[in-house]
Amino acid sequence: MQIAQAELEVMNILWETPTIGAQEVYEALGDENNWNIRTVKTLLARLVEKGALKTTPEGRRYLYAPLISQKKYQRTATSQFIDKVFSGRAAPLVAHLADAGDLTEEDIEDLEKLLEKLSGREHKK
Amino acid sequence: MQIAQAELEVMNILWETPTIGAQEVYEALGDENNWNIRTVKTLLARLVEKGALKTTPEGRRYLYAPLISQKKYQRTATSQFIDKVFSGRAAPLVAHLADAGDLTEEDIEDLEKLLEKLSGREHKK
DNA sequence: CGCTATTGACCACAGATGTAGTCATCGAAT
DNA sequence: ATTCGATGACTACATCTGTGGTCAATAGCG
Repeated sequence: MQIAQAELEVMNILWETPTIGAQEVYEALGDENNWNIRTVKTLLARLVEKGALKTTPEGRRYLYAPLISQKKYQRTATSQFIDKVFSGRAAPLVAHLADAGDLTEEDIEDLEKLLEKLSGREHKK
Repeated sequence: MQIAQAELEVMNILWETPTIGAQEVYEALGDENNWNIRTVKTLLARLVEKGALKTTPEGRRYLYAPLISQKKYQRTATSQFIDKVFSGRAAPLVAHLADAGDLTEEDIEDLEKLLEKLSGREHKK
């Protein structure tokens, strides 16, 4: 069950602020894509169809909320991405990040902390 | 100019072994997808159309070779992926990799070296 | 109470994608 | 020469995606 590009942007809104109506999602999307409200509704409908969102009736409308967690999605999306683009090897990806200058100073600090933790504990297997 | 999923698998073959014919690509793909040779040819044709591959006539057939480098592709693909899935922040991605156990000890060492280098030089803006 | 704005349900439609089929041709094997 | 198999050119077709329109019901405004 793939989540398309445009659908993902909707999911991102709902992961951040679950259980809101179509109108709120529309507003939260802002000018970024400048979608018509109907486009947003179509995306919401498709996501419900795909089982990525659930609806709760509230008065005359629906409230939408994710059925799959962002973490879980990120996990599988990352796995697939690495498989397809980096032949399953994670390290080159990271090297790439550095090369591309995609790491901000903040990222680097975060990574340093992360590595401390990683080095600190026994590496599994 | 997006490269679709299936097309990417073809590109991967050609990045590894450039300048081969459709038949060789077909064989290199192996049983993975179990595509018909015509499917492979269609993908090759689309990639040529998209400007991702070029052809050189060789006798009665074409040899195919990448026009864009794997590195360059990985770079843009990674950027886009991080933007879409991790809201543009690279660090959480790495944290994710670590969490998922996708990083080997060797990867972690590489990362440490990498970070040393990064901390050592001035971070660009 | 009638009009308007909103909402979900359903429909539309072009372009991308996955997955091949048809056809004419040409070069090799008989 | 005849046949056969591989090749590129073109065609097909169901889905998925991006993007939005139509319509009927309805809730709230005036």
